[in-house]
Formats: sequence, structure tokens, C-alpha cells
Amino acid sequence: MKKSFNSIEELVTLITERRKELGISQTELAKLCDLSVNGISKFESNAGDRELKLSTLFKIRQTLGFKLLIELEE
Amino acid sequence: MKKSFNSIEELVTLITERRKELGISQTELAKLCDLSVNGISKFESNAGDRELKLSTLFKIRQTLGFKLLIELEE
DNA sequence: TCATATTTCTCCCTATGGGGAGATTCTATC
DNA sequence: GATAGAATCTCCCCATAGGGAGAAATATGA
Repeated sequence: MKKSFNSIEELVTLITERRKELGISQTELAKLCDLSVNGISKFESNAGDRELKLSTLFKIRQTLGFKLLIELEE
Repeated sequence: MKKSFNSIEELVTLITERRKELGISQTELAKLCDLSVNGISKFESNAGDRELKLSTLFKIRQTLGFKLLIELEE
């Protein structure tokens, strides 16, 4: 499944869905990717005020096993 | 052109190349996407210490016109 | 060479992402 | 209802992304 995302909201939603699909709790995810439950809860919840550093996204990416792509027109 | 990126380094390199392809200076890009030249210079240069907020990535994405995709296996 | 534009840098500042610890609320399951 | 796990929240803290202003260093061109 490949999807483009145009906002942090969208991206975070995809990440959360993915985590649940894999049956992983925030606590487990935190341990697996060297983050704190606090941090994960902060960006998964708190609608509207979600913000992420790219390094955090990469940590999660590795653990949840998805790819990030950039598509340049032409 | 579609490419996956596995690190901030890679992503930033792609962004910089894209900017140059379009013949846009850091100063112009800064104005176009409501960032400061300072900020842009900071992540484009300073190899190794690059870090980005997702919101910044989205601003640049819109201006340079590329898409971001997430690919979930299965 | 000289002039101009571009990029990178320094300092200082503010805003905020993410951590720790602990309390509270949701959600199941019995 | 009770107990347990998960998720969210509050405080407080630290590290740092990004801004402003300006200087220095690197192209680029006449």
C-alpha cells in the first residue's frame, strides 16, 4: 500500500493505524524505537498540535517497517 | 522520478538538488516558503547535524512541488 | 581585478519536541 | 463493579530548530 501524505495529521494517522494493525501498544513502540511513551502519545494525540522531528519519524519508520518516498515531477 | 530516502542526509540532498534544478537560490526559496535563509542554510549545509521539523519539510514540499509518499508493506 | 550574488557562519533569542515521573481517564475482560 | 493495561495528561526540564542581524567566505560574471 502506497499513499501520499500532505500534512502531519495524515502522516500521523497512517502511523497510528499501522501501529495498531501490528498490535503494538505505544509503550511497546516506545521501547522498540528508543523513544518515550510520552513522546509517542504527544504526537499521536493532541490533534492539531502535532509536530515531529524527522529523526523521530525515521526511528518509527524503521520499527514499523515502512518506506518513505519522495516523488519529483519530471 | 521517485526515490526512497532512509536518512535526513539523503532527503536534504534531494531537496537541495531539486532547488538548484529549478534555479532557485536559498534566499528565494526562503521567501517563497515562508522560512528564513538562515534556516534553509542551516539544514542544507552543516553536514551531519541536519535536523528538520516535519512542518518545515511540508513548507518546502509545497514550494518545490514534490510529493511525499509512505509505503506500507502488505 | 572588481563587483555582485550566494552561501555559510557567528551570536543571541524564542518556541517547542521529546524525556522523566506520576496522575487520570479509557477500554477491556472477568 | 473490580482489576489491569493502554492512552492521555500535567509539570518541569533540557536540547535544539529556526528566526534576526550582520559578517565572512564562495561562487559567478563583467
